[in-house]
Amino acid sequence: MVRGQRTAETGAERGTVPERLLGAATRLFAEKGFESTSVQEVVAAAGVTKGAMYHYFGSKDDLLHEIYARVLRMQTDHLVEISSREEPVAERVHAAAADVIVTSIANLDDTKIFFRSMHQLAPEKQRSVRAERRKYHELFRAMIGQGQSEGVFRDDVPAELVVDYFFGSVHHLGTWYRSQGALSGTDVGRHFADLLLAGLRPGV
Amino acid sequence: MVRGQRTAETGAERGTVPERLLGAATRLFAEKGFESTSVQEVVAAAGVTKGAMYHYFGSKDDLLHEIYARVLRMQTDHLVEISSREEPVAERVHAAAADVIVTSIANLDDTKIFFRSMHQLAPEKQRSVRAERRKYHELFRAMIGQGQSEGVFRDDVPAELVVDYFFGSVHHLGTWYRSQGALSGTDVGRHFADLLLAGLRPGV
Amino acid sequence: MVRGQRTAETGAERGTVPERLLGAATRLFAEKGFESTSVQEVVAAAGVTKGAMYHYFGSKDDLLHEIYARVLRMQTDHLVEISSREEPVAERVHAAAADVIVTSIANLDDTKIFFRSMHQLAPEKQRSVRAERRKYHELFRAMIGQGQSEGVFRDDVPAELVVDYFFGSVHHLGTWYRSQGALSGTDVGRHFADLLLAGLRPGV
Amino acid sequence: MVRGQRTAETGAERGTVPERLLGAATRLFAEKGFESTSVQEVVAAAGVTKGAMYHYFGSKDDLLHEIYARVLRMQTDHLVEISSREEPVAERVHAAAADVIVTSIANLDDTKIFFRSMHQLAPEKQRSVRAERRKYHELFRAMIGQGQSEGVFRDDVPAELVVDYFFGSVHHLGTWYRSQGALSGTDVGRHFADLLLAGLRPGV
DNA sequence: TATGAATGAGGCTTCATTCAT
DNA sequence: CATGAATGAAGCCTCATTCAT
Repeated sequence: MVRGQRTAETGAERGTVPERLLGAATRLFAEKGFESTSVQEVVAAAGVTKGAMYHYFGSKDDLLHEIYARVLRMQTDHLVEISSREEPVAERVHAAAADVIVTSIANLDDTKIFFRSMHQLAPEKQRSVRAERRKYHELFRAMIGQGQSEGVFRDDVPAELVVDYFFGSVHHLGTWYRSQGALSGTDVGRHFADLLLAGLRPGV
Repeated sequence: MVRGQRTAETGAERGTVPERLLGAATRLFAEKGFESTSVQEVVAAAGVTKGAMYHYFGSKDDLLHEIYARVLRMQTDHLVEISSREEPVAERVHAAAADVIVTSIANLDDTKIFFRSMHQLAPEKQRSVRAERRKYHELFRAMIGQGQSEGVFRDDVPAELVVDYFFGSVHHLGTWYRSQGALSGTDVGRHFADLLLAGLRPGV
Repeated sequence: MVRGQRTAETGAERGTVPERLLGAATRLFAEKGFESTSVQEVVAAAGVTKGAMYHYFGSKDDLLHEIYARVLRMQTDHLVEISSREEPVAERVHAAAADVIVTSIANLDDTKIFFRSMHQLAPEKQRSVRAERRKYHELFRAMIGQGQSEGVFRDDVPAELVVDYFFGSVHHLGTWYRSQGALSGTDVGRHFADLLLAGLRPGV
Repeated sequence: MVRGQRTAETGAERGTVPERLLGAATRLFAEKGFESTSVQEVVAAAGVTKGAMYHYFGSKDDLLHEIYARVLRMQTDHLVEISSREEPVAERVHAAAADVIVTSIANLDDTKIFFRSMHQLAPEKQRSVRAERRKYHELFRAMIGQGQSEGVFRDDVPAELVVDYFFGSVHHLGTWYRSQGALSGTDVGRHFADLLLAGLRPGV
């Protein structure tokens, strides 16, 4: 009955209980979808009991929310740093676009879950995630807008729409990207950022 | 207890039973997700009994599969027609890109369901949908490839990746597009096709 | 797997499914209390599956509510009949008081449940039961009031309070009455009605 | 992390830990019922941790038992004092009847719990409470019996039954009495004692 | 064709209690 | 004395599907 927090009885026993739970949940939600993964499966994969899970997370929903918060935090931090660099706006947009692709691929499970299961969140948690996401979106849009004001980017397409256009490719990564494929995350990031920037060059 | 198939007892009673079921299912799956919608809710919304549903569809899964088949059929038909036009490849790609956006917006519920719930389909049905989808994808990729061979498009980005890049924006439409917004489906289609084509112009 | 609705595989298999469920629930709720009786125990005692129970009753709460409705209906019917008789008010009050005791003893399980578990009902159902109960209460109070107006009953005690006073003994029956005891329901009814009526005689 | 037993960090922090626990439990059990109140809620309301509760009380059941013991002790003390007064038996019965009403109203939460949740107690504790209750009951019955022997009370109703009759009104108080109402505990006590005594006057 | 009662497995969550610290 | 993480059993309920009529 001894169950230390760091023993390695099964392969899953690494880190603290909440960490193990989040890890297992991320893997399973990405693999089978949130609704098709039972709490039982999550706790089994984490090598923990159901009671322990409900000690740390209020609900299955909470687990999902926590996964979202983690990704959002990281990506927003990156964007804040990039957008405040002392560089021409085109370079910052290119860096930001490449970064969101690279980090999304590095955390592909989170990305899959993010776009596939957000609508399953309880309304109030959904609102909080959306608000956080909007902040990210807004920072990106502002850079596009600046480029348009400076005449570096074409301005016949609303900046808002450019963001929706580009974030589709982020959204989509989970559908097609395979880590065993020929392209690394950095490759994809560079190509996609190139396609975006080229698309934004002022017209013929 | 007599209940004709075409009477109009409730607002939901339009069309044949299978049509009503597909309509109700589409609306509900888009609104609440496939897993969170019960068969009971679907048949109630369609003004039909459970027995009737199982008479026409083998399972809940079948309903989802049928919805997919419907969209895929339509979009593939469009693409076949466009790609076989006697026009410069750049124009055909532009038309195809705009068309997939326009039809996806016109059938936004189907689009939401398509990208959000495909992983819930039974494996064998999932394979059949993917195969069909690959055909569409392939047709599109071939046009890009042709443009690259002709020197009309840049060729430093794999054609395959261009398709993955662009189809992200289709995927994403269900997340942000609102029919009450300022932009019509045609507007968005044109803008997105423009951004794609500009992105494909051979390098500086 | 054959399970007819009227076969007698176990002792519990008599009557329709809802009847069997209500019967089992009444017995168990009275014996162990509502909160301490599991749905599993109820369906097992009724010889039915959980699914069947939820086909007929929306929740465990509903089962309780249905039991209440049954008793209330019966007792209100009785009171309506008695209070409309062409008899002196004192006789009608005596008859009503004796009747509520007799019927409460005849349905002692319902009586126990009624007073012990009503507060466990969902608020809205609780309101509906209380409203129904108030009607009964009101009819009784009106008879007391009439007796006071006619000078047949003392009027130094509010009629309302007399009802609260007397219904305590009904409430209490489930706590002490045992059917194996010396007194029949009719005996108790007569004695209690006598005590009430004597208590109401105009003062010394 | 230092948390003194008598500091006033929250409103709930009054008295010793066991007192606070009993106070919180009484309030909550009366409000929501014993089974519907979790130990977690009790300790939270008392501003104490679970470990602390299990330090002072062996179980949740113990808490309930302690509440019972408290009321019983007080009411028995009162009755012993009253029944041993040097007064005519009718006056003593009147005083005892009024007193049990007054003290039950003064401790309405305990009264509610007493009659509503006793059946949830573990069997052996239930027996101990019942035995104590029987003593009270017996003292009261003896006074009635004495009055009947002396010819002061009617004797066509068993003394035992008179007690069951009257204690119903005590039982019932928790159901209808509201402290904001027009009647004080003393008012109700007087009225109920009057009704009882009048009911006991020797027959016409 | 269509009904709707019934199944039975499984889902999420709660909770009293224990125990190492 | 006191903590609070963890247990494990049990609770209520949902649901896709079947089948006798």
